[in-house]
Amino acid sequence: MLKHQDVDALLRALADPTRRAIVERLGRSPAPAGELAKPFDMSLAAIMQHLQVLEASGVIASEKVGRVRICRLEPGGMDALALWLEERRHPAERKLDRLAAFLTETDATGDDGDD
Amino acid sequence: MLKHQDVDALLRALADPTRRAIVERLGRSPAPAGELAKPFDMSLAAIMQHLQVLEASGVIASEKVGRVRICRLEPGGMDALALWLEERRHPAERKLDRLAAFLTETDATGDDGDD
DNA sequence: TCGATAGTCAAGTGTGCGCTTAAGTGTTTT
DNA sequence: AAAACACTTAAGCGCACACTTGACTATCGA
Repeated sequence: MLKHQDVDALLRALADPTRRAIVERLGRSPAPAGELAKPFDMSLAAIMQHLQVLEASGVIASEKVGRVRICRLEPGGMDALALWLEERRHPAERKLDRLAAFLTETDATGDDGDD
Repeated sequence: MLKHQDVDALLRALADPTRRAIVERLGRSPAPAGELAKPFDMSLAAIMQHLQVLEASGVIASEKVGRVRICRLEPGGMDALALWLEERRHPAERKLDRLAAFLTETDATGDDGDD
């Protein structure tokens, strides 16, 4: 099940341009942390912190091989966000759902479905 | 055309839980700022600032009617984000796209289409 | 074994942002 | 006209977060 907690973590993780750049790099192939750091004018420690945020949100996964940490995109890691987005992008369809429910349950109480 | 500048603004706008709640409320129907503020334990001024961020990112639009500011979801306002997301969720397909382009245009220049 | 490499950990700094209060503007009501 | 209403604007506060430095650990190559 997809919680809005996941969506919050995903949105926060992807709201940073450095982290998005890392995601785009990993979209081409897995890579060690050190190589991910190279394009940025930033310490390795800073990049490691970004990788932690991305991993905690489920966007990437990492695995230590010798002294190297290999990072890769986690398949389906952004699904929760994609689902949330699609639901909010087509709010009108939910109205139709409610209309259909109303038409088939005209004996129900006057509850309009609002929170 | 959809810029990553738009994506940045969208992600930053939606990364806040209060702003996401506003978006969900507007998904049901347009509403004046004052009504949007009611569910929150927060000053009206704070909500207005959130509305500004959402409007600047293109997620919502607003219009002043008398002394009331009516806010509504901007149709397609999240398209740039949805497009960005879908592209990053299926990075493998871009490889196939490039392979297809290579197979059908072997006489073209070496442009790989990145960025 | 020794040095270099790749990453890890902890503590500290600066800044952006979410929020507040308070005063001001324009609009509707009485 | 006066008062109530719905914002609007501006200034300021505090904390989360991006980033740094420096010390430390573990692995690899010579």
